[in-house]
Amino acid sequence: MGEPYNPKEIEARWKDFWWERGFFRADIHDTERKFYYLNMFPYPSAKPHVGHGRNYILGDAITRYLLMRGYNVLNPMGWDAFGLPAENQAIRHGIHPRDWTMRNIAEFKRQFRDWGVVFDWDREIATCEPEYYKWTQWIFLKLYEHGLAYRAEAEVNYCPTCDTVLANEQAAGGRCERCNTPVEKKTLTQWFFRITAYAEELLRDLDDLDWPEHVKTMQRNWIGRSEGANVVFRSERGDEITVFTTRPDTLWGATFMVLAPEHPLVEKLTAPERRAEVEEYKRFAARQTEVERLSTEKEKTGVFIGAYAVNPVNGARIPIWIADYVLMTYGTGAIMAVPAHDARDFEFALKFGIPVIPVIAPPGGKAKSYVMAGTYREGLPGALREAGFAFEERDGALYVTLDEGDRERYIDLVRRYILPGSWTEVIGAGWQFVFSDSVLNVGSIEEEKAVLDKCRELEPSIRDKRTVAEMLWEVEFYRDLLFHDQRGTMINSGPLTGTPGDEAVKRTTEWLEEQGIGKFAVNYRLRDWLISRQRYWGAPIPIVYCDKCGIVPVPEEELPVLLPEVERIGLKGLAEIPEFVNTTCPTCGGPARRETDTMDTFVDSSWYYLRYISPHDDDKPFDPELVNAWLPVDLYVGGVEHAILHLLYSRFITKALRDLGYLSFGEPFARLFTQGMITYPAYWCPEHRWIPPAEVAEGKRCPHCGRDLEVSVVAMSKSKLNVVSPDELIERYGADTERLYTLFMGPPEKEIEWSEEGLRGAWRFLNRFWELLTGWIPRVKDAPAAFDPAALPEAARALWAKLNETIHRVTREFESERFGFNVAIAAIMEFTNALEDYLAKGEPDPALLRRAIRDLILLISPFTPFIAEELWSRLGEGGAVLEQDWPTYDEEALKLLAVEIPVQINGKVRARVKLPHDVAGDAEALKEAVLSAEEVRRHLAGRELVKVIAVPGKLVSLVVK
RNA sequence: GCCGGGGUGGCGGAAUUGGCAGACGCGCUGGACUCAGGAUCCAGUGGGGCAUAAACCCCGUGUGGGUUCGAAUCCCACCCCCGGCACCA
Repeated sequence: MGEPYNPKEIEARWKDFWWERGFFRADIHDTERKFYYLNMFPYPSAKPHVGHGRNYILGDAITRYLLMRGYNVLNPMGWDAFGLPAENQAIRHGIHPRDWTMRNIAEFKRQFRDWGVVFDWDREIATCEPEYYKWTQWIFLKLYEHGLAYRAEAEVNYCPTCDTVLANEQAAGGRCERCNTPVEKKTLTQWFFRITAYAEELLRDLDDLDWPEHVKTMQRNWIGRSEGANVVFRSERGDEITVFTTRPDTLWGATFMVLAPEHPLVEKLTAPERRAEVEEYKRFAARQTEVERLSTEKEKTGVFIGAYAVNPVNGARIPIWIADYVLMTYGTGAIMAVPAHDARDFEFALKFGIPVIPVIAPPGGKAKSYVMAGTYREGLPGALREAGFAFEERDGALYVTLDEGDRERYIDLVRRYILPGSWTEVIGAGWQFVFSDSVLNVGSIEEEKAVLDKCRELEPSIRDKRTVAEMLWEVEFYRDLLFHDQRGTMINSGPLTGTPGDEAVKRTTEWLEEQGIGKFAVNYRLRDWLISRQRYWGAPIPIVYCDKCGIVPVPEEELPVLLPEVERIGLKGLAEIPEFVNTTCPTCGGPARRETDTMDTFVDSSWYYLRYISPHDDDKPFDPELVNAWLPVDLYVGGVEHAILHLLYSRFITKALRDLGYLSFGEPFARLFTQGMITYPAYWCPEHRWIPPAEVAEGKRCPHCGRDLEVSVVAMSKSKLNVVSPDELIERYGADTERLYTLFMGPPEKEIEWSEEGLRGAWRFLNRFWELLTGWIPRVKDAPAAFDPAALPEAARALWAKLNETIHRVTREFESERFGFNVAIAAIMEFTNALEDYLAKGEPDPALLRRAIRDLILLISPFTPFIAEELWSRLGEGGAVLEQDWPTYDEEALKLLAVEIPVQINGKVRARVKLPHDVAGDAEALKEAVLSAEEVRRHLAGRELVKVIAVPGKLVSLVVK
């Protein structure tokens, strides 16, 4: 009865309407009802696909809702336009990166328009424009002025594929974030931002952010705060070697020291006879890629440098080693090694024959003793049994497990049975060796040696064993007790012996401070942000090197330092353009050279949200008053892949600018929502590489060679040829269908697979919706607006109640944490179904129907704005959808309806009773009504009613016997 | 290994946060229209029992236990999956 749905025609009509009518232009001076909504701006690479759409469609829906709620919404868009892909294109095809980028930007903008996704285009920015990067350079200068940008020689990550250095964050796991190539280490002089100065604040402020927990956790892990102590050891010659440890309570168990191979003292301390080997090892360590070095699978390596250190707590003389498992970049680049209580040190000590001294009692209070066959006199098993010890006897050997408290009693007993020339051990809180003539403890390096010597003397077969630990390791039974890294009571620890595990670290730290040999210390995993990039397509670092004046910042009034226009970009970027490099010194006017590195593109994107406030201001990066009024961003939406990089850098820049006096807030994004990616099958043929899904026939074979294809469902990407283009789909079904399906697919924070069938479901719904509404609108256009819900017939009252419930459910999703528009749309579908049923039953109430249609159009409008705008214009109320108030929910409406109350009998639903709202809402009346209902009485016949629980409006639960 | 998030039909997922499990959609099955349909429309669809049907009953939210009149939801133990980090002292 309605018209056929023709989205092409409808969408063409409204495509430019919303922007032209100015609904999306924020009034920047009105901050009373402001709402700053922000999508992460894209890197404009090639054409957008339906996966990109998810982000922007979600934002557009939220923005439209907020506008109808009367907010002054700022929802700007811009382009993260500097970057490697553009430059690589340029090098390969001779296109200027700007041209390539601009072409892609145009493509994105066209796509947004087709999608009906509107932004405040007056505020568009592109980071590659001089009017933008002038201020990126300005920020660099400000940081430099305040010591937050500095140049230093450091070991850095270098990606041979991208031909540039990378920040730690961009080389996580030893691989280039962009191309996955293993990074190499190089020692270079580069520019850094001192993000570590903000480590503590970056960590602490996370607590108050309304961000997803997993993102906060990732940042916490990345910052990696740990508390402990710095302890000063000395070499035998007196050189101070400071170590950082999180376990000062294990200090008495240090049996060696390890320095990072690059540690400056290595040179000085290495004994002449060890030098060749040490140099060799240093070369070996430097040669490894980060991936190799970080591999935990790898066996420990290292060399002794021929020098000894003195443990300040007990004067023990311990050897100094170098090993690549100690990193120069963390802590002090040197560690004390406590093999008894650190897994890495244990592995190292076992391999290199270094003693292990237990200094922390293992939790659990159990000890073990293995008594070898033939080492004891007859009668021991019986004596043990009689004394109540638990043990197993296998092939004449005894495996005793005892409580720590029984240690003394056990030793007294077993000692009487041990044959001269033999021994047994008690392994637990401390290791004790029980000989027939003595009991020896392994509580220090000397004691360890004494025990070992004695055992080796008594038992020739173990003369190859270098340490007690190595000897004990042979006994499978003991293995789980030789090493542990838990907290426990301190043992063998001089004055602190006996300190319980829960205060051990604190008490030891205090003691160290009293003794003046150590200090409480905090360390972070976070390292300074390396921002230099040896590339062309980025913002030039505004620095000049003068032989006379040294490092000279480019004066503010000379900004921007423009990228030179060149015919063709070479592999060496700016360094191979003499016109750029050669300049004059701003200070002395003499000849000078420009810095040829450009900044990491993450610098560009670390402040763009500030620039939207005054995007075209040529005098300052942002208006201080407005920026403080509009920020922090109220809602920031983007992919979780930026959880560390972009989001951490932005937080740092915001805090730095605040401390420099430019901002009054310290966090840029008050609330963050991360949406999941859209995935699609990608097909891989070992010979023909990626195969577009459209070419893959039944059976998943390669169309070229017939080979079986490898299928993986992954995020859409151009390189894997598994993108779904919005163009064809909009051509066929219209943008509203894509929008509706995109939001209906599932909860937006979750990753989800695109499905053509699912899309058609949205298409079917919109057809039905369109036909229903266009059929009825002409008949209700002139119906009265006002009506009395209470006076409606029952079916109409039910529809009225359902409408109000629907408004409530849709509104709730906009106001919720999760933006569950899948549920909101389901509610709209449900109501549409209910409306169809109602209309099928007979003559509708015209006023109610008009109201239902009206609200329905408004409710669906954020999701499918085209169809909504078209239907609205036909309803004849005038104005545009975005000028209407969002429908409100009437609590009273539901009360007009009879309520169906489920009745549980012994926990199972046995009946349903329909009752008027006021009866169901009153506990007493409800109880009475239910108990007198026919179907309930049937179930109660002949049984004793024990208890009645009546929950008003919900249910009644009966307990019977 | 550590941290974070999860396990609900064939699938994506709902369930007003302790109150009718499986909304809505996809898929599937049957039917209608049709030369045809991978288009559209209608009906059915958690598993099982009973079975002509209505009705009724049992089981069921990863597993085992607990709290409660009542548990997908709360507590305890365990299993599995996903994501992040991982020689950071």
